[in-house]
Amino acid sequence: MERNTRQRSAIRDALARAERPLLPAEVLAAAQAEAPSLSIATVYRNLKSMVEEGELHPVQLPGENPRFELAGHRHHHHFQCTRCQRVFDVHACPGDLSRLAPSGFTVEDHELTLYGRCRECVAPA
Amino acid sequence: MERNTRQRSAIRDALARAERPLLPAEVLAAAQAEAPSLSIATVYRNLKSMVEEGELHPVQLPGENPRFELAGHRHHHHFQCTRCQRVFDVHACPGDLSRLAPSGFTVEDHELTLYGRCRECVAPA
DNA sequence: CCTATAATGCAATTGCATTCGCAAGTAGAC
DNA sequence: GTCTACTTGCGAATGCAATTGCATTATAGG
Repeated sequence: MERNTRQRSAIRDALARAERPLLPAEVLAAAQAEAPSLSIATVYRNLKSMVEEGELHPVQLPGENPRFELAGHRHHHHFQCTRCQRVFDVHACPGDLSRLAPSGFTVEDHELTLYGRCRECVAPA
Repeated sequence: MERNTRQRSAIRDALARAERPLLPAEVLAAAQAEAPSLSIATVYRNLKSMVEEGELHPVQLPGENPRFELAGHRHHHHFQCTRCQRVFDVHACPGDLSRLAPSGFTVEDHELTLYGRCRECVAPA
């Protein structure tokens, strides 16, 4: 995985345009606008190598399959809309949470997911 | 699923003893102390019905299979040890996080997972 | 422009958690 | 104690995301 193929660019562009973490199936759909013959196997192959190369970050939410977003964001969290299920970035962070852990435990990191209505789903059509 | 079988009690007791969310396989191992012939299919069947009856709550952590804990705890979060992978309850909560969401989004709920070393893994043998 | 070889598309396959079919076992009402 | 519907144990079967084999296509160095 090192050649710059039309498919690979389409995948990268799709993720850049979305500005939110996408599921492999969403990547496929979005990237087919640019590379119509794109197949899901190629999506998986490229997502995998792009993660290995540090170009993408996997995003794991509770009970959800992995989504992917372009690397380069610093520490942040995610918001999942309870209506459309889409996931958005949240660039804020509650900060140090060590104090929440039981005594004797050391905290190294944390993951936070907010749930609610996204801008488009607050007032459903 | 309404009879009080030895297997069902063993599962309930195992979860009560653990005092932390368990994977189906962990439930199986722990409950076999009380019901040696217990099978994984029965564990799944009972976990499912106990969740439906509100006796258990499923616990979903990012990238993990569902774990289960006895219901009755109020709002709380979880801590996963990065060494032993076990999950523990965190009875604290950072509180209202609506302010973290992008403007136009409404927050209804949140999930927080802390990662680090549990008491037993802070100073590995 | 040519060529070697990485990448793709497709369909088949894998891996694995979870569920199901069915014969045998058992809780609990009478 | 008897009876019967609910449960269990077992192995087979599912469901589904992700991966793979292979023939074909296409990138990029020369």
